[in-house]
Amino acid sequence: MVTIADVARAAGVSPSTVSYVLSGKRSISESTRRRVHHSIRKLGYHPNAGARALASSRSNVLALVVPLRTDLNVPVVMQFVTGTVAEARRYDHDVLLVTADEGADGLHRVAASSLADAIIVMDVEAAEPRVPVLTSLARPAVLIGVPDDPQGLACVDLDFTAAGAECVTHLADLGHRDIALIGPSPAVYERGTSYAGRFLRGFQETAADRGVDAATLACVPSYDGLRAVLDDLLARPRPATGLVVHNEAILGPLLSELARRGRLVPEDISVLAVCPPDLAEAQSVPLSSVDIPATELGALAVELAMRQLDGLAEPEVRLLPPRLTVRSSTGPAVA
Amino acid sequence: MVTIADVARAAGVSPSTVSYVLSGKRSISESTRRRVHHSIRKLGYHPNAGARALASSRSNVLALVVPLRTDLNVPVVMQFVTGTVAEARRYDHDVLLVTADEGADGLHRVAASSLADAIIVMDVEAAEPRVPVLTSLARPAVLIGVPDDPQGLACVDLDFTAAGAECVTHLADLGHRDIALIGPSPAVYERGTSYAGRFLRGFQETAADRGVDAATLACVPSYDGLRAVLDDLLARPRPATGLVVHNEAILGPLLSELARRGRLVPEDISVLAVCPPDLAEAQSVPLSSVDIPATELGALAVELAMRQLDGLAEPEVRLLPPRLTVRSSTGPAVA
DNA sequence: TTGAAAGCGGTACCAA
DNA sequence: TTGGTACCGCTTTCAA
Repeated sequence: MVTIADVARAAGVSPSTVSYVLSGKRSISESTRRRVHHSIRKLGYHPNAGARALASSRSNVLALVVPLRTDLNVPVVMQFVTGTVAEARRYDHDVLLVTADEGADGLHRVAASSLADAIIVMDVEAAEPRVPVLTSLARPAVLIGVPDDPQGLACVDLDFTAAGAECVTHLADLGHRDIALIGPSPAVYERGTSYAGRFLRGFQETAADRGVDAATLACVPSYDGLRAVLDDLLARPRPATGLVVHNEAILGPLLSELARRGRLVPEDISVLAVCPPDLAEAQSVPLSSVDIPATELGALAVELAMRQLDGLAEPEVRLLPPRLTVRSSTGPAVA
Repeated sequence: MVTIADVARAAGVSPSTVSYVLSGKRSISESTRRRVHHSIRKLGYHPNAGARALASSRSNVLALVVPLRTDLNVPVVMQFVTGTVAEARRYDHDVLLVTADEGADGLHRVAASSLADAIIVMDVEAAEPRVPVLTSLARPAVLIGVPDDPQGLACVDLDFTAAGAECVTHLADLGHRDIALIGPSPAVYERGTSYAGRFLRGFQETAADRGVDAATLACVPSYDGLRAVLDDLLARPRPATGLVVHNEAILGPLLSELARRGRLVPEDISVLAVCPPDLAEAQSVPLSSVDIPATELGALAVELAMRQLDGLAEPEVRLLPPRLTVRSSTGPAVA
């Protein structure tokens, strides 16, 4: 293994000089810098991560806690992950994967062993049990999602309340007087998942404001679950003419089931999705949608973590404004 | 921070004794062990990962290289990941996420810096360009997938050749004389993805053996792509009565499109999928399928990596035999 | 069965 | 602008 001493010897300087060339923490003459860099390349030197972590008390690793739940939309989770990894690399950091099933122990482990410098947590609940653990850790933490009481932790998320409102506004503006929200799985609501509740609230409050009749149903992400919801919805005295779907997994089934029942989208019924844009575009009818900017949120989480590590900023709650893209699935309400 | 010296002092022993209690590398009297463990718990001691890695030249971290391609089935990728992480934890290791877009540099980085002890690589191509890099790394590597020339690297995968054969056998045994393979995206074939070609080969060879007429088509994972494939397939003089689908993303659309065209499954046409069981069960018609044991393969990859790290075993190619589960989507061919 | 101490490969302080 | 070196916390050899 090539060490910093090897490089120093080859370049005719001291190890500390090599270290400073690499870190840029003190000024180096141009000629020295060149000689050192040359030796580094020639020898194929890579600083030993463990030694560096030990000496600097910085591992340059971010821990990312990912959920394993099957009722979450996996592609969206993966987008968070890739957004996080890509941005971490831009800051010369790596990402360590911790699964949520390790619970508080996992957080303690990576923090106390100095495996990771900061922790990013996904799938946050309203009454998030990991908040007290994270605050006790003496390491920066960033939540992707907003608990009811963040206790000073940094949070990033889509402004789901505003997103719910925007969905209602869009349909109401198109003249829909009867709308419905097809939400995530009941399990998601039951465990108080942060985004589900906020979206629901924005949806309901705005519906009330606009005087729109709004049904709300959770939906098990399966054909049977969907059929039950549709049976319920369409049998009502004044069935909804506009559907807001906050459940990525049933978008495809919903469209085929509507087709099967002879309902044209958007002529007979409008469908507005909350999902990543690529998913909205891939459906049989390109769906109008409010974007879930998962990649961007992952990157933003890294940014907030880095700021805290650099001591440049206090933790903050950062909500991204929703963006609604009109495609082919929403239109005026039929008279 | 609590160090091993603090624990040693509290327990009235030397640091080396604490270390040996933890590693189990030499025998310790029961009373000493108890005192040490007690102090560890009382002080909340967690060994510093960097120091440990430096002294032992073992980071207890596995690097996992994940693909970012959108033409792969993301849930399956995620199952590999979770299988890997879970098994790694059982060996007291953590998993560092490296994205494939870093290419060979990423591999060098994690290996040369001793960030990771071993590397697991997903999304392997037949002419896998990372094979020479990995062999040059002087660290164990495990491929999830089998390149044409593994050059002595360890590989784990489903036996896709046998899987292709088994699919044909199942349909032929049911009396189908005209079958078709709806495969992955053309892009997957074009880049020579290892599993796609092997499955195709097993499919075609067995069809020839059984004297079955077998069409094979790649399918862009979208509604349009699927419609094009179905148009082609169903317009043929002797349309297939049995479909083998090696493309998770279009299973849902396929079933709804078949329904739209008035074809009953399995009465008019049999559908046999290659996918994880949960996906097969979640369709509108529970699909007969050959399992993709992604979680198991992830775990197996870890196991092979650990064996190599312990010097217990040479790299090997390990292919899991396919398992076909008959559900409701395959039946006898109509006369 | 246990202890003392020499590293592991960097970082950053103190000098020059 | 650069060099010397103590030290980060743990592992492991050598000795007892």
